[in-house]
Amino acid sequence: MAERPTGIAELHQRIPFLLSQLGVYLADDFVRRLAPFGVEPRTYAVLKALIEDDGQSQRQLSSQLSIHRNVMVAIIDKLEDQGLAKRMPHPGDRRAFAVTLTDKARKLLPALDAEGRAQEDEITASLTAAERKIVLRDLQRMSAAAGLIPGVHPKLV
Amino acid sequence: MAERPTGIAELHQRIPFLLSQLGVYLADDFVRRLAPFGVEPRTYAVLKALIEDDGQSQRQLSSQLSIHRNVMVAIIDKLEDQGLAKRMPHPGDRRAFAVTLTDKARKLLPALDAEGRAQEDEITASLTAAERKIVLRDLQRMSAAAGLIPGVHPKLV
DNA sequence: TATTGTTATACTCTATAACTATA
DNA sequence: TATAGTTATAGAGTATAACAATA
Repeated sequence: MAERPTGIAELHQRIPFLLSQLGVYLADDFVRRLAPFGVEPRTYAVLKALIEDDGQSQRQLSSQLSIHRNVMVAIIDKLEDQGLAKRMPHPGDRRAFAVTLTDKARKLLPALDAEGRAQEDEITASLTAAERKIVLRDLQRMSAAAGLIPGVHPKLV
Repeated sequence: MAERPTGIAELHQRIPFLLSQLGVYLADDFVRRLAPFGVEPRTYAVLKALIEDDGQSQRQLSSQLSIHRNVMVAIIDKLEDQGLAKRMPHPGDRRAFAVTLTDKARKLLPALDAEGRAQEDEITASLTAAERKIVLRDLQRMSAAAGLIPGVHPKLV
C-alpha cells in the first residue's frame, strides 16, 4: 500500500509547491535569457506594454504593470540610455512624459518574444501539444482563481 | 481568424509566465498562511526535513535544502527560540549540533501540512480531481525537465 | 589542512517620504 | 488641493569573507 510521504518529499506532491519551485526557476532562467540583450524582465514588460499602446505616461505604465512609479523612473532611464525608448512631451499634460518606443526597440522585441517561446518549448518538451494546451488552460484557470490580472506579474524580477 | 496577442496579453498565453506569476502569488500566500503559527516557509522546510530524519547537523540540513549554512544559523536560532527544535550535542562530531525536534514541533507540523493542502484545494478548486492529477503529473515532469530537485525550493521565501 | 558553526561587513532591493512643476 | 515625475533615505535580505573550535 502507498505510504503518504512525510518529509520534504511530500512537497513534490503539492501543486502550489511545484508551481512556486518552477516559477522561481523560470524567472531566474528568463533573466539569464534576456541578459545578452541587455534587457531585464521588467524592462521587457514595459516594452510590451508600449508596443500595444505607445506614448503612455509613466503613471499609466505604473498602474498597468503594478510597478511603483518611483521604480518606473529607473526603468525608463535605462530604456532611454539603451536607446529603446524616449521621453517625449505629453500632449495635454506638461507634467507627464509620453514614453515612446524607438525603431531599435521595435526591431528588438521579436527576439525577446522568441526567448519566451523558446523557454516554453524547452520546459514543456516532455509534454505533447495536446497536453500543453490543457496545462495552459488549467494554469489560466488557477491564475483567475487567485485573482491575478492576465499578463501582470506580481513581482517583476 | 485569431489574432496573436502582441502586448502583455501575450504573456497570459505563455506557460512559463503563468508558472512564475502563480508561483510568486502562492509563495506569498503561503507566507501569510504560516504566519499565524509563527512559522516561515524555510523554517517549515527545516521541520519537514527533521521529521523524516531527526538529529541532522546544520551542515546536513544546509546541503539537503540548498540553504547556505550562514543562513541556517538564524533559522535554527529561531526554531530554538520558539521551542520547536533543540541543538543537542552531535554524537561523533563535537563541532556539530544534532538539531532535534521537540514534541511541540511534532504536534505543530500536521497543522502546517494542512495549510499546504488547503492552499492546494483552493487554487485547484476549478479543476476536477482527474484534471488535478494530470496537472500534478505534468508539473512534476516540468520540474524534472528543469533539473530541479524534488521537494527542494530554489529560493525559500 | 579541512570542516562546523558563527559573526561581521558590504551590497542589492524595496518601501517610504518628501520635493518640483504642473494641473 | 491633487497629481506626474523625481530624488533621498532607511530597512530588509543576500552574499562574501573571516574567525574559533574541532576533525
